[in-house]
Amino acid sequence: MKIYTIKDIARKAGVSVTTVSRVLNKRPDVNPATRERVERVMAECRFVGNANARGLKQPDGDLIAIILRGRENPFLNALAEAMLAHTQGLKASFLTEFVDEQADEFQAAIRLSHEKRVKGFIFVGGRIDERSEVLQDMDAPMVFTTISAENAAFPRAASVSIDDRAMGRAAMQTLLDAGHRRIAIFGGIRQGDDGFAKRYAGAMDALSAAGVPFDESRFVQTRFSLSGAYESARQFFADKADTTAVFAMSDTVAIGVIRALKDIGRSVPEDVSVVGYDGIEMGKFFLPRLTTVEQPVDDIARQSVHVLMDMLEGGQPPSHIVVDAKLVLRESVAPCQG
Amino acid sequence: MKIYTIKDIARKAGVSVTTVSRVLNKRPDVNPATRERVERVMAECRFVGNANARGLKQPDGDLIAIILRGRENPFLNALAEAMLAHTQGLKASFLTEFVDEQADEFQAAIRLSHEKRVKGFIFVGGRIDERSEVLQDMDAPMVFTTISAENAAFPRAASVSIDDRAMGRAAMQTLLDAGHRRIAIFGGIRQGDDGFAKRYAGAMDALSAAGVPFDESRFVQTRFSLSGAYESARQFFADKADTTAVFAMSDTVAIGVIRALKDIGRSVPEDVSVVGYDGIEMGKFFLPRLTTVEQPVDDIARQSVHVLMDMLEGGQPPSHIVVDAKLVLRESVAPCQG
DNA sequence: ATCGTTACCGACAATGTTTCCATACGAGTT
DNA sequence: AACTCGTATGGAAACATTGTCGGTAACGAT
Repeated sequence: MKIYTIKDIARKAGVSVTTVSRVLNKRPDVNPATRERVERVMAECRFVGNANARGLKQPDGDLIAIILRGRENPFLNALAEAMLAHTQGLKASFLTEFVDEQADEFQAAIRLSHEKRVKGFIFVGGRIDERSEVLQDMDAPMVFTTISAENAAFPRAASVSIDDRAMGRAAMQTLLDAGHRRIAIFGGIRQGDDGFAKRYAGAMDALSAAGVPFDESRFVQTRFSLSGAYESARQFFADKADTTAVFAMSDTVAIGVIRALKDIGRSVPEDVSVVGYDGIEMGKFFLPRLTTVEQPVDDIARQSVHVLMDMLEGGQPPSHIVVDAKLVLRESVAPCQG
Repeated sequence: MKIYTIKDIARKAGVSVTTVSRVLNKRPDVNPATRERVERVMAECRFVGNANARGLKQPDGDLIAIILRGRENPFLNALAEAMLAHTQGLKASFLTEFVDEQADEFQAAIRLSHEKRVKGFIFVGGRIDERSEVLQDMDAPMVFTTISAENAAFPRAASVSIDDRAMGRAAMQTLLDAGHRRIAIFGGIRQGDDGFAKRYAGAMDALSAAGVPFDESRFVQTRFSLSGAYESARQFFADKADTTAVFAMSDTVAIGVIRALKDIGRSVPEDVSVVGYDGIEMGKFFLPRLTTVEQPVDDIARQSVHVLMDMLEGGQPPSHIVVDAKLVLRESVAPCQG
């Protein structure tokens, strides 16, 4: 199948490439008859413009990258998809880029800003590394999600997230309300991710408000995958078998933990209660259904793209935007038996 | 942050752009001292070439697109990721493109072949529409996965899949072996997807070999999502409550069905047995663990990219490649009680 | 001293598109 | 008749890079 260029179309229609470009970009200054003729030829040839050549000249619409950390994470994927849904009709174009869990997303950003002249970034599930010199002199606007940039003081950065501290407190509170006292926390401390740190702090708030001391050895740092959580849980419960509840900082981790619990003969929620975080779809289908902190995926997505578009048009970035989340009670938490 | 071009680098290093291009492409004919100097300047400026300009001139390496149907499907995602893992060191570059469930992936392919001069395609989870005229005169090589192109007779198309008929038979056989007779099949008949049709045919093979007649009303056509399967199952079991086993044509569907079963007070596998298909990771963590047909993701991926690379180099396409799959027995199937 | 070879490097064309500037032409104004 | 003006069109430069071709210098061989 022949690939036609704008030049071929021009020749076939008996006009100049300039004119073809004009009808392609729906400019007004072309004779209706000519326009119609050119359009017919384009349709016949199934003409589609070359994106590389167009990108070279960088047209009006800016290019924005959504950078996704990890390809498998269902929550982050849902977030990215929701963002794409909010980009319709905007005068920018979007691309999504995946980076490995352990890769440096800023390297990716810097590469994209050169390679494809990307003008703005949305990081989903990213970190903020304030010492990163590449980040320091990156002048493209950036939006971070699920973490907060309020203390980062980059020139053109904003962030959108739920109030992780409050929701961490709420998650822990439901376990306390159910009478649990020996509670484990499965999370991760990731450099540059204050989301996890805030969830942890919130959990501590609830604990100390209730006068329940936290046994540091019940904090488990785990990989954020089904298998990682499973292994961590097997190991943890071999040691701390008297734990009656778990606050898992992601639903994926919660599921891995529940599977492990089941494998050592404990049932959920009868023997051990579990509360998750994120609100992925699978949580509604798992057995038991997950009690979890549900992130408002659509709100986060909408705010993120709007804030970024604002910044692109020169608007002052609001350093941090908080959206409302809610804790949804399902089946994985029950009153403490022990 | 300034975006440097090859021209800036040339000026700073006191050489011509040609020379810079040469060191960029690691060509041998440049003086080591010059090379070192240019490389230093590039490092200082954090220079990264413009992908658009490079794409315009289209260098030796061809561009290949992996077209993924749906963004959420864990099996297809795993397949795509495995493919990417097998592209390392190949002299082609790859991009992955998502298309909506209900969109036409060939439209996307045709667009990519124009827009980005994509030279080859791998469709993961796609269909084959033989009447598609765009497909007919597409001369770029294509590889289809999870379906078979053996009857399609396109000039440069190949396919890689497991033996769906045999595995459909095996899945049904395990249910028959467990003593089940009133068995439902949850699947989809999709135009151009002979994978589902073959699974169905295989199931029929097993049934008729065992002398068990199939009640057509126990074939349920469902959306391939958790919620779609859930709704279909609720509806189906309200009517056909005496069904003791389900063959679900994907693990996602199996999970939706199990959730529905549980909600109407039936347990799995005690009351109803379920066998899934695909072998997604969640199947190993779900309660109960899924008995399923495990697709050899890595084999399919490897074969797909190798076959495509062969075709790109002018090799004759093997019309269809079959890779071995196995049925893994876990917890969701038990002997029939009724 | 001249030739051929090799290593290294630069000028230039080409890629497909958009944009800026120029041109042609008819209508309306002085 | 000489102008401006607006509409419709084309020519050519520009975007950043690669590949082709030719050129220069150095060097050993004749």
